[in-house]
Amino acid sequence: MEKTYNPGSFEKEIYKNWEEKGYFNAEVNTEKLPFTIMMPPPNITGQLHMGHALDETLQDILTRFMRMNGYSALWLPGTDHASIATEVKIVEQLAEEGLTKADVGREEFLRRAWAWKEKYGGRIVEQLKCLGSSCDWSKLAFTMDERCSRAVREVFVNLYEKGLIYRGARIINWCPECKTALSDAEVEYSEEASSLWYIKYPVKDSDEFITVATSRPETMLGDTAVAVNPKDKRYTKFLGKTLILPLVGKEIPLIDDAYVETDFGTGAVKITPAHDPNDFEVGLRHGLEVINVLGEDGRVNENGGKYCGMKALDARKVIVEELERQGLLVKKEELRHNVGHCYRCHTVVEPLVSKQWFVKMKPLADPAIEAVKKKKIAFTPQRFSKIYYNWMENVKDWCISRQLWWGHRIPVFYCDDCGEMTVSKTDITVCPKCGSTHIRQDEDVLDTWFSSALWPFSTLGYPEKTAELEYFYPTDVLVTGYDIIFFWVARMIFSGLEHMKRIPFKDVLIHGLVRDAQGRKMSKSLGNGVDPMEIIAKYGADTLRFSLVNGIAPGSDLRFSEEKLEGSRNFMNKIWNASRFVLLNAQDKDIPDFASCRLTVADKWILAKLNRVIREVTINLKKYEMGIALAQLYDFVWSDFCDWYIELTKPVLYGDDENLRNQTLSVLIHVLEETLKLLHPFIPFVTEEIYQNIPSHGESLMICEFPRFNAKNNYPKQKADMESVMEIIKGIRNIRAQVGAAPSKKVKLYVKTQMRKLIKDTAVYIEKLAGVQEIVFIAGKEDLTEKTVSQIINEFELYIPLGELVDTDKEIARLKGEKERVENEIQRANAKLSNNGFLEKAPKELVNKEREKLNKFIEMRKKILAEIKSYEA
RNA sequence: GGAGGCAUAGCUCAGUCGGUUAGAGCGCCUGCUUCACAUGCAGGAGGUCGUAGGUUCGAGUCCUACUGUCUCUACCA
Repeated sequence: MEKTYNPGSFEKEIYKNWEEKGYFNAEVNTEKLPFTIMMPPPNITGQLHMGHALDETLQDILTRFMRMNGYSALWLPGTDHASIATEVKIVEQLAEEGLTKADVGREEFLRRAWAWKEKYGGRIVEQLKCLGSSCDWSKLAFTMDERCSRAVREVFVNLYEKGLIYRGARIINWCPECKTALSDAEVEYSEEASSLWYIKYPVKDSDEFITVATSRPETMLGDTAVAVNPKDKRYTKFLGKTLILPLVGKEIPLIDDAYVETDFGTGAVKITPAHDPNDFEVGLRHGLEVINVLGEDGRVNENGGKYCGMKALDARKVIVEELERQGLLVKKEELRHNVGHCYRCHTVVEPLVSKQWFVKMKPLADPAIEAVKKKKIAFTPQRFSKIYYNWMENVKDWCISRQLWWGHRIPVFYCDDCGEMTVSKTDITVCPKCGSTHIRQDEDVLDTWFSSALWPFSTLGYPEKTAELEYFYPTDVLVTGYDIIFFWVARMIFSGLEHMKRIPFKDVLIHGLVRDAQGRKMSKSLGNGVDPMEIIAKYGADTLRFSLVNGIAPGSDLRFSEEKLEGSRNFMNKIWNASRFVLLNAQDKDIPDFASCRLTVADKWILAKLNRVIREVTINLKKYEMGIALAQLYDFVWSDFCDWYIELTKPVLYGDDENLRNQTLSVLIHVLEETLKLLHPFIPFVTEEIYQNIPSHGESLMICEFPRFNAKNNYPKQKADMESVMEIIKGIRNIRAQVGAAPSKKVKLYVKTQMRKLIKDTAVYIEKLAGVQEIVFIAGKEDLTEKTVSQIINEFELYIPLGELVDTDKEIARLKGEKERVENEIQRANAKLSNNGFLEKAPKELVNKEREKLNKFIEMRKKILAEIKSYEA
């Protein structure tokens, strides 16, 4: 083994070996229980980013843990066709050649898209492998592969036949850049500076005006009413009157609707049903005409009269100028308001009325809410269920058609001759009604999330009742960030319930966002993103995984920094070197079976600590507390195993009792092996590499059984004894540091105690670890003639002759400090114990503990006081 | 407008069922090239747990209000 941890030299090799051995593949096996995780499919356009790295690492930890626990653990990977995102890429690619979609046509466009997918879609798969992901690549899925496409068609047709999918003209969000409809979830709002224009609308046959306030003057071309609140007295006298729409000259009614707020603007709102979702609703209530004035290219259309062809913003300028000329513009105010943007290209979206396909949500949402309310599905942390309810309870119908080419084409066919519309699972070429062959398939494709919603069962073969679907569905846990609860989690839940009649997963583990060192979101525009692949190249995958997981709490964001990486790397190096220590010492030795070893008090102590950490890690992993589990392992490895146990074994390993030495080596190897198993789900590469260096190792750590807690290994007596000895060692070190004794200076130690056997048994440890030359038992301080420094550790009184290093004044000051501390404790304990409420209501155990503590401190005070007296004498 | 999170050491954060003397990493100070590791070892300093009330024998932990801060959601034109 090399002297320092060097992940570059083994990670690739190890992964290749695991893959070749087929360890990742999960089979239907009735002897075993299934454990299933569906990987949230990354976009084929995407490169691995820190968010993925965290998400995948958490899934890998759970999968490896359950696999080692004997489950048939399936982690099913896949990629998403990412309709809009990919289409944008292909359009860009065409643009570079001076071409447009229209130039090449649908067929060629799709050919290019598939070619693009073949070329780049695998990139992220390779990156996932570098991270160590133990997913079953033999089941790699793609949202547009045959399996998934069949499921999409099945679901579409079923929903249509149940009346849950319909086609209609509704107001939708339109991205003028992507030239497609978007669902509500695909619009992102951000506050922007804008203006509020106050415009006079003349009242017909009078010289009065109603002034309306609007942030979008250009849409006035499509106004079909002005609305006021029915309770607004200012306008009561105008109700029922007709207004003249300026510039257009059209007559429009003044209506009343409770939606209008009296205290914003003028209390009068122009109603443009075609370009505002609220106005659309008002229009429906009042039977208003819907006039589209903005086209899908973001320009004013033929309904806009002379403004036709202008871009919306240009039209706004011209219209405002003209209103001003006509004296109809009252004023312009600054206004900050939220503007919707396309989540893919960030263009401002235009609400407009358009004929689209929708999923009726209410009947699907209700059971999906029930499933979470009845705890069939549990969110971790729980609070995210509130976010889920909030959305589900207010969800509107889902616009699923997109005016794109890359995606699942809507399985609806129109007959050009008789106009018949056929919704079909398979392509049709003949009209079932008139027999015509003039059949056209709907031009549009489905929202990407329509296919992702089916992911937990489409990947397992649905609609066929495959053995895999039967065995692995419902899945166990879905791991994802809170940013896609609406997009994806919610939709999988209602889809699973609707089509499988069963929940898609039992648990949803929500993790936070990976932020930069300053706590900012990593983003392309800020340029503060960190490429996981660069980190892997520099530090190794284990270090990256460790940095992302150590100490995190479910649902909370985490900061990612170079310092953290270095700390993690140092931990890898620590494990590496601890292992090197064990293995170098064990070389060419005749190591006895661990089971046959006679254990020392130090051995039992580390085994007890190991047993404890086994329990903690297991419990925490089952609670999805990966951060706590790993932090506990870190502490165990660094503090217990390295700082203490390895140091404790040194006098034995370098001593001359060969038998004892070999037994100790056996314990060291045992603890190391168990520790590697515990760590393996978190940092698979370095643990496997070390494991392969252990003599008589098994085939692979991946297929080892995860360590099990065993109450027999708690050794409470030896654990407490050893901890006392450790306290003694720390106490001596403390004194040495305080008086400034050189590390090379060996000291004599006088001990007064009832527990001489323990000290005798552990003398080698005290000598080696505290720089003690000789231990002498005394009956009392009066036996001492030398000048000493003392330390009271529980039932041990320690005296160290330090000659000229002893500064009596300093000693007295130190002891007085000790005295004060102990007296504070006595006071605290006394206060508690003289409180009747505490004595009566607190658990007996606690009261007893407090009493013991009090006695201990009183005892200590007595000794300290005696010490002080002896110095002052 | 609605909902939620967070506030603990200089910094970043843990703190599980309300119950030891409130912890870690980094940083800081002191000393160590001790035969696994200076990517290290030993010792140390550093806290009124945001503020004010309340519940309780007991509150960092539960409740209420407030302050600060972040996020989601809605879209009053």
